[in-house]
Amino acid sequence: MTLEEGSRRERKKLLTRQAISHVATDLFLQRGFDAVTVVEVAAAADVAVQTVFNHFPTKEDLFFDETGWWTGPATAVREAPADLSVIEALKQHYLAVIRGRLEAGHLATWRQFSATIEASPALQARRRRVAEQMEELLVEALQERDASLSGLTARLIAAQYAAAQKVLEAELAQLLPVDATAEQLATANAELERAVDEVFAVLARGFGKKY
Amino acid sequence: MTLEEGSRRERKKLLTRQAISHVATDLFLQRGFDAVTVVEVAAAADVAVQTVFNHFPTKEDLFFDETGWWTGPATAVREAPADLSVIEALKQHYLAVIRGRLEAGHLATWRQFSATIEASPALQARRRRVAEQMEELLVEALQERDASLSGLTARLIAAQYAAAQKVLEAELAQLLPVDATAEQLATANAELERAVDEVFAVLARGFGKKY
DNA sequence: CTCCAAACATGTAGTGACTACAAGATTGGA
DNA sequence: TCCAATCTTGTAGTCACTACATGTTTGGAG
Repeated sequence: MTLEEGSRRERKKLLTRQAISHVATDLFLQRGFDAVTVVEVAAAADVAVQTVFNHFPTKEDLFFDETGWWTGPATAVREAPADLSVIEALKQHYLAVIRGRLEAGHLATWRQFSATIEASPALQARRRRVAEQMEELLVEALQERDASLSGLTARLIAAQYAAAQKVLEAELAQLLPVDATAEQLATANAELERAVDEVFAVLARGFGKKY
Repeated sequence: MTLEEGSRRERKKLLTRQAISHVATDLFLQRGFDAVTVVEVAAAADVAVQTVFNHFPTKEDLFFDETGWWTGPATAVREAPADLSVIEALKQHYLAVIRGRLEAGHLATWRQFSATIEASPALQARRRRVAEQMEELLVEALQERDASLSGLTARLIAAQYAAAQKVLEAELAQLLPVDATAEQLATANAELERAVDEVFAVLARGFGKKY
């Protein structure tokens, strides 16, 4: 739903919801998730505390309110052409995601979000949960695409992709220091694509006898 | 530390700690983690609420108080003979763990613990965190065993093992219904070992061009 | 044996997320 | 115009957890 649709009541509701979310995100990024109380958020948004909980079941939901990125891999699999392997489709999807993230405007924002999560145990816990949901959605998509897939194999592919994503996120964070220059960014970009190749190659061909 | 070691003070401290943990575990298994309050635990153990928190930083720690199984994979890698591949060592370790779990006495207990976790969001969150710690320990062990291993590869192996373990746990839970007979247990055992073979084969050789 | 300081247990008072619930205020539609 | 659904609000409470002050036990020094 956007701000143009719906009845006046619905529009107003969406408006206060967005106001709360916006104000909350600002506060969290500025002062850290754990240092901001829900009472403060409510006061800053000029609503009652109850109103906050009417729109967001938990404090964490105030932070993870953006578009559901966790549906990405599942839809990528669903929309992939039939002749493309699932692993390859997932790889392409992941590459697209990080390329979007590395665009000039998005990088700083993403770093800020990332740092805020890293500083808060509660947000880290929530991120783990979201990753698990992403995995479950991926399992469904995989079985929908190929009904002959055993539950075990589907879950294994999904878990492997989740593992790959996690490792690559760590690599990404390491490759991109907070004060990265444009030139560092270029090399980081190249190195990251190499890392993506390496990781997805392991998914396709395994570790072999080496390890 | 055991009950025979240490000064009287240390023995007493350990005693109350164990009393609290024992009472708490009983209550959690009976009535579910979320339905039991810390106040109740303290009352049942006949100590002050503060005393509970003196011994256990969080309520979840009352449940996850057993011997740290999460160090298993790391020590398995550390103690594996040099000529055994890491993947194979981890596979053997996992097999040993589930064989121990399938032994007559342990199975029912494990199922009870498992069901209690499944029924509590808080415990599930904690399990995810513990799995992450296990992964981190495994990364260290891997790099200790082979200093030439890149951080990326080490993290990838650890994440892949964690993924395998997770998938196999799900399979195990599915293969062993609550009211499993002895005969079902035998077939489940066989099927499970097949699943373990399959999953670790993927780690070694990948998904190939099939997926 | 005495006595002190450290370690452990306890009680009180509070914070912060979250729920239940009852009672306004607004709005869509009959 | 007016009712009922919806949204918002305020109050009171629960529960995990912390800070802190006080009481109690214990190991060890003299």
